Amino acid sequence: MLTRLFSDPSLLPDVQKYSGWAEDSDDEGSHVKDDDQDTQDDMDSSELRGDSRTQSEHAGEDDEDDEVEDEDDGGDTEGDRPKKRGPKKRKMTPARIERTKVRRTKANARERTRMHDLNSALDNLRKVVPCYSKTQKLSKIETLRLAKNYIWALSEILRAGKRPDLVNYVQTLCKGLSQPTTNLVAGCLQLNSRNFLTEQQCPDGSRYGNGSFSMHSYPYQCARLSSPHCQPGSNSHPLRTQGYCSATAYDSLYGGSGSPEYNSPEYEGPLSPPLCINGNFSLKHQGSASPENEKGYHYSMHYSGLPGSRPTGSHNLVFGSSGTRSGIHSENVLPYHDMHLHHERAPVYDELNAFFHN
DNA sequence: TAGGCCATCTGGTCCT
DNA sequence: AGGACCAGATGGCCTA
Repeated sequence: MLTRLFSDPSLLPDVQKYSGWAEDSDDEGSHVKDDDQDTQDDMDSSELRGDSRTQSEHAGEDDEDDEVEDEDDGGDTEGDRPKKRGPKKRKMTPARIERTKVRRTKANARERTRMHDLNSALDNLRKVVPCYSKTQKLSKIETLRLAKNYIWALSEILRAGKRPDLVNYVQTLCKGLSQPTTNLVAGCLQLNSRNFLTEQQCPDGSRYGNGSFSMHSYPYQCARLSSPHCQPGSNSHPLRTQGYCSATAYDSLYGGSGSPEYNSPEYEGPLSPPLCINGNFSLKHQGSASPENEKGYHYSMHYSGLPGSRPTGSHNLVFGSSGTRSGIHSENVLPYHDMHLHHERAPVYDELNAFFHN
């Protein structure tokens, strides 16, 4: 048995980790659900009927695999000892043990795959929420919280239809996040968390912040600019011309000064679109040297009024590359893409578009 | 070292 | 019957 399991490389780590598993399973494998279920059904029905047949009689009706453990038969003959209730263990024949292990092994593999899929979906989510960092990954729970906050923040921007206040924006993003994540978000925005933490912790839970923040004093900076491709003055870079380096667009829009604080060594590589509230959503991708990937990750709402972000021939709210998602995992792209298509003609987008052209 | 986070195993439940 | 989903348990790794 173990020989068989060890021969499977994909199972090796688990087998090594749970070296005592085989023995345990042999002893307790009879608790496996479907094996017990049959016996449970038998016993439940007989007990409800007040069936006085002995367990050996039950066992005698079953096939070879349904034999009941001998130890369970002693209940009637051991004087005052209460009769054992509940499902009876079936004798674990070698064939049954083997089937149980195979079934469990397959279930474990499926579960691993399922969790890996879930994790990769979470990874994709990390790339589209604020403060994506390869070196400092958000935990799962923080990723979900931040994603929720981000959706809320964007909804508020759409609802208000006016220029978002950065402090409120960051506070909304950080609501309910841990201190380290809050610091991370603030760091991504080059904003000292002390500037808003006290307001964020206001117990009334309503809107935080006093709106005193000025984009001029704290120029919004997309941490993506830490990428050498996005350094100030690198407007010639194709990513910039296609609207990837959207912090500059934001600066232009909101009067950011484009200070030299662009360098943010702690966040390597391009960061996530949320920092780019000008609407340029460009999925972060690692090692995507291929042009196909560059095209594929370029779903953006291009606001042509933004200097340096106007893609050639683009028009308002046109989704990049005709919404192509080539080279992208369909897992996340589809809903993302569909969402954009779904809203493509929505009035709110016209409104937002007009807003960004003011 | 405690606590947080994570991967994995496991058994139960529900659904097809 | 088998797969998907879920939650609990467990142990490893990392960091303050």
